[in-house]
Amino acid sequence: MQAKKKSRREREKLRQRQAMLAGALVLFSEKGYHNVSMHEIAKKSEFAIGTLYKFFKNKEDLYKSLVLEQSDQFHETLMQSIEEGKDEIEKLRAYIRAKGQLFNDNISMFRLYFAETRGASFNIMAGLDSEIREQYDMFLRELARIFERGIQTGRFKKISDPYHLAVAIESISNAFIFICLEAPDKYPYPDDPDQILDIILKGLVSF
Amino acid sequence: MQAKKKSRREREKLRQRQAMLAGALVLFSEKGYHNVSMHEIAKKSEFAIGTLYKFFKNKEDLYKSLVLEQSDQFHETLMQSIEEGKDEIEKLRAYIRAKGQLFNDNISMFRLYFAETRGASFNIMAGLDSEIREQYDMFLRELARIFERGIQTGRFKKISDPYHLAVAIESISNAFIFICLEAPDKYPYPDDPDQILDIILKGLVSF
DNA sequence: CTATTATGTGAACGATACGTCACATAATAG
DNA sequence: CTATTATGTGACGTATCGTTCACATAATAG
Repeated sequence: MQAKKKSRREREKLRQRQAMLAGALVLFSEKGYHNVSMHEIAKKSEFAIGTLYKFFKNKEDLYKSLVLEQSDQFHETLMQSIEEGKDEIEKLRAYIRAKGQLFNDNISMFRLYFAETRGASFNIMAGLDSEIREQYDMFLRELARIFERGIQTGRFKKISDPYHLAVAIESISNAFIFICLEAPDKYPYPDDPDQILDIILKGLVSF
Repeated sequence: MQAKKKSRREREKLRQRQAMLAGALVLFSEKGYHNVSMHEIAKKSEFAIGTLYKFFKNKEDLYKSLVLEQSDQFHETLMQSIEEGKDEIEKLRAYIRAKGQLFNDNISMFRLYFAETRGASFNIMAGLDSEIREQYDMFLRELARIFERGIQTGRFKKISDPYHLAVAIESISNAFIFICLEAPDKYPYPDDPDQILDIILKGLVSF
């Protein structure tokens, strides 16, 4: 890394850029892309409009930068989490825990992340969408590999295609976050990851 | 019902209204609320702008009407489906099948439905959001009741809170639709509902 | 066939918001 | 301290879009 190699000026620039993106993140996650104007972002981050346009060539560029950078960070954290546990179940637990932690730490980011990975951003910017979806799918395949290994080692029963299992656990944990977003008191994101995992891990039917 | 009681004029009006909403549905589901102009909707449905405004007091009203009516229809179909099966598992199967059918029949509607039930519509129109969410939650509670009954009768093991199980099965089937939307050839929505149900019904862990 | 009412039309208006650019201000160099 | 360069500013141009309304057209009644 060359973090220290940057001049004072360059560090200052980066700080400003971060401030702009931070302001934009709050606004976008609260109101959505189309309900936020560049003037608003400028005001929120305490810069003049012109200055915003010195850093980002237009609104779309700003938005893309924001979403991509946040998404990268998000993706990296989750990828690290599934390398932690020593066996398959521990990996899944670490993943569920990391996701909950991430959620608590940065709700704004989560809203945006969902808005981009799940539909509803339509083809506002198809290019960005595909980049993020690819990253998302890469993670899903990584999750699938955990299930695959578990099945190979005989730890798991082969109740379904590993990729489908990955999709399932991803969507279930997302769903827990959703219902938590709406009623945190009634449905908090569980501390114990097994509360989520058991839905898949334990069979429901009696015999 | 008073379907036949309507005059020719009234039926014609309804037809026109349907045409407007149909055009709007296609556009909104393809491009999202903010990327569709009233002029576009007018052109697509072959009416003059002014005529649109004779039927809907503004863009938001048109959108709300569309989403609410589509959502009602969607909700009703799913509610009916879970009354079909005679036991709990049959009910779940009927639900998964009905959802797949609905998905195939009307993809535009599904995109909109997701956009509204899942986050990311932000507070574009908070009022609409809450109406649909309530309906959505009502359905979830109905699903939960199936699990509850299954647990009471001893057919199901109590591996998790019934509501959580409902959320889980809902989100898993949604996820199957999502991945199918992106790659229908690679991941088609399964004909056999058990391919989805088994993820929850059969336990994954070997012992 | 004429009068009256209902329905349909699209040019025009006002508001909003993106993006520019001529200028102001601050930093740096000589 | 002055000159030069780099950075920051925000009023303004331009375009789009939601919405209106005066008018045209068609339907209905007398």
